[in-house]
This record gives sequence, C-alpha cells and structure tokens, in this order.
Amino acid sequence: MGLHLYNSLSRRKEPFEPLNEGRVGVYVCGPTVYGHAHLGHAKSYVSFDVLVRYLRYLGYSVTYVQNITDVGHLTDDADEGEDKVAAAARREQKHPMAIAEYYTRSFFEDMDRLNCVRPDISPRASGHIIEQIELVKTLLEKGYAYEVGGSVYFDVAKFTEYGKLSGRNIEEMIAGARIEPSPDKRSPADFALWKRAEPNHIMQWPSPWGMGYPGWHLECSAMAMKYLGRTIDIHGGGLENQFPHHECEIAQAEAANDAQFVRFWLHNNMVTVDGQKMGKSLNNFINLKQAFSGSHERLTRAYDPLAVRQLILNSHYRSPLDFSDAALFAAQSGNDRIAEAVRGLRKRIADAPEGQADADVLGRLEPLRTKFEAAMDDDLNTAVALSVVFDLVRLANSLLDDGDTAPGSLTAVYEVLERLGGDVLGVVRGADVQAGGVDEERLDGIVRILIEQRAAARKGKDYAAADAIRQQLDAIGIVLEDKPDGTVWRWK
RNA sequence: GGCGGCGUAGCCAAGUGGCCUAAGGCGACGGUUUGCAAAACCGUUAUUCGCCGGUUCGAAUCCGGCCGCCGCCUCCA
Repeated sequence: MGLHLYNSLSRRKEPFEPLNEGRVGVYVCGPTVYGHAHLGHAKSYVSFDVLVRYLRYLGYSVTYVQNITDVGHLTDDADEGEDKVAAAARREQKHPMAIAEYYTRSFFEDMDRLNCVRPDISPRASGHIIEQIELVKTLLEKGYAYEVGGSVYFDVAKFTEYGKLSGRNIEEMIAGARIEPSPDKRSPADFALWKRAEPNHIMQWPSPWGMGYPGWHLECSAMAMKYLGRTIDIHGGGLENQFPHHECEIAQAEAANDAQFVRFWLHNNMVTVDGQKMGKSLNNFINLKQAFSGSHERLTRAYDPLAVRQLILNSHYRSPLDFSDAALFAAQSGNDRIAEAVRGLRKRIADAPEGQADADVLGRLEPLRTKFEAAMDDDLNTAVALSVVFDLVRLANSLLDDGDTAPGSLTAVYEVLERLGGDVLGVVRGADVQAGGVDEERLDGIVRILIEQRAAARKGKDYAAADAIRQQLDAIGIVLEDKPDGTVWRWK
C-alpha cells in the first residue's frame, strides 16, 4: 500500500513520495523556549518523532529539522505584545539568551526522556538573523512587503493564495477580527516580517531598516529554506499554528521563491487535561517534569516518560488527547507489561541465545509485521500499531511460560518487538539503559542473599519468615516473584 | 459572531458503507499455576456505536435535525 499521510493542504490522505528519491526533508515547528515543556509539547514531538522513525524504518534517509524559537515570538499577535523570551528574562532577572539556553536544555532533557530522537538540526532563530534579513530584502524587492518607520510588513493582498492552508479568506478574517489593527499596516491582515526595536529593547540587530528584530513567522521560512531547500517534503506542527503561523510561512517562502514551499502539511491535534484546555489559570497546566515526578495535584503518582509516550501513541495524532491521571495510570500499567515481557526475553536470550526458530513462531510473526506496517502506512495509525506490540507481548509471554520453547524462537520474537515497539514506536526502552541509577549488579547480589534465605525458610515451611522477607523488600520497592524455575526480583 | 472537530463498553481508544454479531490497552470477574502472593497465560466483560429521522439490499460508518463536549479565529505544541 505504501505510506499515506493526511495532508492539511488538500484535506485528504495522499500517497507519500519524497521529492528526491530516498531522501526526505522534515521540518517541525519547535518550541519557544521561555518555559518548561508541557504535555502539549509531548504530544506534538512524540507524534512527529514517530513519523521520522517510521520514515527511517521504511528506508528513507531523513533530515529532521526542528527550530528553537528564542526571539521574535510575541505575547500578542497584534504585533504589540512583548517578546516571550524577553518577558521571561525580565521576570527571572536574567539575560534573554540565558533564559533561552536554560529552557532549551530543559526541552532536550524532557524530549530525551520521552525517547524522542534528536532532530538532525535544531536551528535557533537568533542564529539566523542574517538569513531572515535576506528573506525580508527579497520580499521587499519583489513587492510583497513594505516598510513603515523601521518595521517591515508582508502585504497579504499581494499574495493571492493567502488562506489556502487554513481555508480562510482575508475579508472574513478582517471582519471577524477581535484585535486592534496596527496603524502602520495597510491591512489588518498584514503581518510583521521585521519589527523596529525601541532603544531599551534587549534583543535587537542592525538591519537595512534600522535596529530591530525578526517577526515570529519569518524564522521558520528562512531556516526551513536554508537547511531543506526551497520545497520541503513534510512540514509538521500543532493545529493551533495552522493559522496564522503556517499560512504566513507559506506566504513568505512562496512569494520569495516562486516555488511550492511544502508538499505535505501535517498537523497534530491538541491536548486537554481532565477534559479541559490546559491553562495556567485552570490549575491543570502540567509540565513534563511534573508528570515524570508526580509533583502535581492532579496526579496520584509519578509516571514513566514511556508511559506518557504510550498514552500519546494510544490515540491518533490528529485526534485530541485528554490527559488524566486515570488515562496515564492505564498507560503506565500497559507499558510495564511490555517492559516485563522484554526483560523476560532479554534474560532468557542472554542465557541461551543460539538455535533455530520454530517455523510456527515465524509464521505468527509475519502477519503481525504486516498488520503493523499497514496501520502505520495509513496515516500513522499508532493505536493499531501499538496493538500489534501487545500481540507480540502476549506471544512472547506464552513462549516464555513454555519451558520447551526453542531459544531461536525467543530471539525471533525479540527482534520484531525491538524493531516495531522499540525502533519505530519507541515504547520499548533500549537494553543499554539502566533503570534505576543504582549499582544494579551489587544490589542484585544483596537481594539474591535474601532470596536464598527466604527459600530456606519456605523449604522449612516457615512461611511467616518467608513472607516477612518479601514484605520488607516490597516496602522499599522490590517485588519478589516465584517462578517455576526460581525466584526473581524486580522494581515495583 | 465566523470556521472546524468530536460524542464507540466502568475508563482510554481503533474502526468511517458489507470481512464489525465493533481492534487493542486499563480495570473488573472466573479459571490454570502458586504454601500464599505476584507475574504470566486462558476465558468473560458493547447484538451495539449521543438522540431522532432519512438514504441504501445493507450504516458506528452517508444525509438532515436535535442534544452534549471541545478547539481555532488572541500567545500557545
């Protein structure tokens, strides 16, 4: 069938083919770094992470660009608001670049924990002022922009296709606008490419129009062009940015280049928390650090980043997702089950790695792989893809329960589970990642001594002593499980 | 006010004209196993897809109305 993606531009699913055979350029709108990443960021970046992972699974060579906005994003789209990073800098009494650096690191840290692969390029807006000025100059030369008192605006009336992505027309927008039009603009729909900076404005750069700073929409066009060319295969972003941000990106890039800017526009839907839009005033604003540590009044416990990831992938990227403690809890239980099965496989394979796989097992794996690919090909249906992972988990556990299973069969199941659940969906943690951070090998030795003492007590039918050992270990988070071939321990 | 989306079991969620007498996960219940547990495995858990009407041989899926929820249009991923 081949990969099909829902293209916001055509409003339907289309077969995906890259412009250049074998190579795909992906640009995703990155965060504005003025605060810690929250659940909304998680949904967006996990969704596009899976897109990139799946493209690579299909054999494409992917260049993944995701910007970091550290300047120009105002608190008010009427172009009168304050720069968000500058506002945070004033609040925290730091230099804006220190704010940007701090929250950029925080963002990468959270994305790493969510098991998102790092973008190949994470360009900063402030590092591409020259490119942005060049783009403005081009737009002025071609008559798509005009300067007023040191600021430059895009003349929307000149770009007749403005509105094609979001399905709006300019007249309606102006009629329904709730914001005060800037007196400098020819039309309320025009947007800033370059803004004149007042002398006390911290972030400003010299330009042909005097000291100033770039408009928010400009960076994405300039940086996407620079790293991915005039026409890029896939541009992703949040649905809320479809208008005006992405519409403006198209206008800038296509007016400057006379070429289609983006072939596939992908938009992921929004998140709610406990059924309502996440907002600071509603007391349901949960950032990722809070989710991972459980330090929020809406949460009953800390959640593994992979549980957050799994909850996101349990629904479609174009559907809204409601985060709730109950939903996170369910995802955590499910992810624990996957992790347990993987752990069991790794242990048995380490003990006896060699051997032929059973033909019956191979015969059961093939349809699962096919089902997985069909689901992912259908506009990244991760919910169905995840169901395949659970089918694999059940198969793995059945084989593990059966002492006669050929080691080769376990290896075969493990490889598929790693490939689909690990490489593509990223809900299986790599074997090299330590779970606790403690010296597990030494701890294992200690717990084994206790297991032996308990085994001796059980042999002597002193169940009170045996249970006491288990209960005391349980109290510090270590669970003992009696299996047919002996007792094993794990973290609760 | 303008535009768009959603409403599927206790909860999350896939499916969008016949293979659906509706995936998968969580939870619950029963069974196997166990000293007891835990985990795992097996089974049960929506004759029904917000409500009403229509189109069709056939609808969760298409159309109309109604009710409810949400989002965008204003910074947001």
